[in-house]
Amino acid sequence: MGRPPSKGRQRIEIRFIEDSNKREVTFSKRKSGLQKKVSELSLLSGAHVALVVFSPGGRAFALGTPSVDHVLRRYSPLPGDDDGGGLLAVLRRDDSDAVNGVVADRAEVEGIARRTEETKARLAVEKARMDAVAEKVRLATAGRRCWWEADVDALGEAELPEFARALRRLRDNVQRHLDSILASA
Amino acid sequence: MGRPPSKGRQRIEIRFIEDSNKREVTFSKRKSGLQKKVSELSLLSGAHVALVVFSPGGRAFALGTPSVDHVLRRYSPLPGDDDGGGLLAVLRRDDSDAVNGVVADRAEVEGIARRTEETKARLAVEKARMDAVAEKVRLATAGRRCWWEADVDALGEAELPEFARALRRLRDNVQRHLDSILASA
DNA sequence: TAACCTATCTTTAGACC
DNA sequence: GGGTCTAAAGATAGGTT
Repeated sequence: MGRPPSKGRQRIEIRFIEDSNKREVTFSKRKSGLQKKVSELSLLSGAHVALVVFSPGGRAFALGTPSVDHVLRRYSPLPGDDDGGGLLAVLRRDDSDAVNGVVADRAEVEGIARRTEETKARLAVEKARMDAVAEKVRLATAGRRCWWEADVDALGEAELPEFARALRRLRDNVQRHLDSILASA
Repeated sequence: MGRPPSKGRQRIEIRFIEDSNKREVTFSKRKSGLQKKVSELSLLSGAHVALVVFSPGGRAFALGTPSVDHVLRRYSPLPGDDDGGGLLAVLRRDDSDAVNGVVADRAEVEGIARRTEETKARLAVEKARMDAVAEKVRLATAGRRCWWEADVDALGEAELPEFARALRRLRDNVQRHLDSILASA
């Protein structure tokens, strides 16, 4: 008869689910949802889509239109490709990977910045920080034909805000230039 | 002042959208949603996921955790690699089933096939265009330490919109990455 | 073009089988 | 593992700017 009323869908944080049971259930539900969305996208727009998923348990699932093989064979990154890249790699809790060195660098620089916060040295720190970012970005863009193919995910948490700021500045420059061209036309 | 009230989300049938404008808009929105879902799935469950999408216009988008290449290599071992098990077989069976579901409407599939040649041509044009822009940008950034110091004024009216678009894409990537880092912090 | 808005539709967290 | 139910969270169609 009267089952206690459900509280309905609850909000959860988008982060690794520690409980393996919940994790499995969520994976299963969301994988299904994803597959449905993929087939809907290809039906609605005629787009070719491939989705490959390895479950936490190592099982593989794949889905593609017109076929996974077809799409994957077609896939070879071109300039202008939008590659979000590996989001997870940087998020590992004990990041003992390449990010570590730069994170240390950043902490060091920030320490200096704090101590000299009210002095003129602040400018120098800012510059050092930018230089560190520049080096990181140089690495992320190495071997790529265009800098906008930068492997954003190779950038650590430290560099990203600075990276984003630089992008904003450049975009504003472009905008200004566009405006002046339009004004003179 | 008073904007006529939105009728809110309307129900639509899941089939090919004839109107190319609506199709583009829907593709764009749903692709974004899909990418978000993919990153959420991998964050929540630690699953490895790869998504490859070719837009109706022939542009490629890809997203993967820990990286597209990583997942795709895992999915289809390079020639010479020994699969060693039924992995590929399982994948292909799954793929066929999925395709069968999607292929249900033969008209849509034929429509897709008809557009294939057209799409290839557009891909080539797109690539040529981006290459031209890339060359201009390379010249504009030559001799500078950081690409964000690019001499925007050296870019012509033709390149700037493309340049701006590339910036926006990169910015969105950065934003997405920042979000996932924040979510895990 | 793409970003924003809002009402509505769709997905899904949690609990139970 | 799969399926059910509920209600709240989230995605998004259509429209405006």
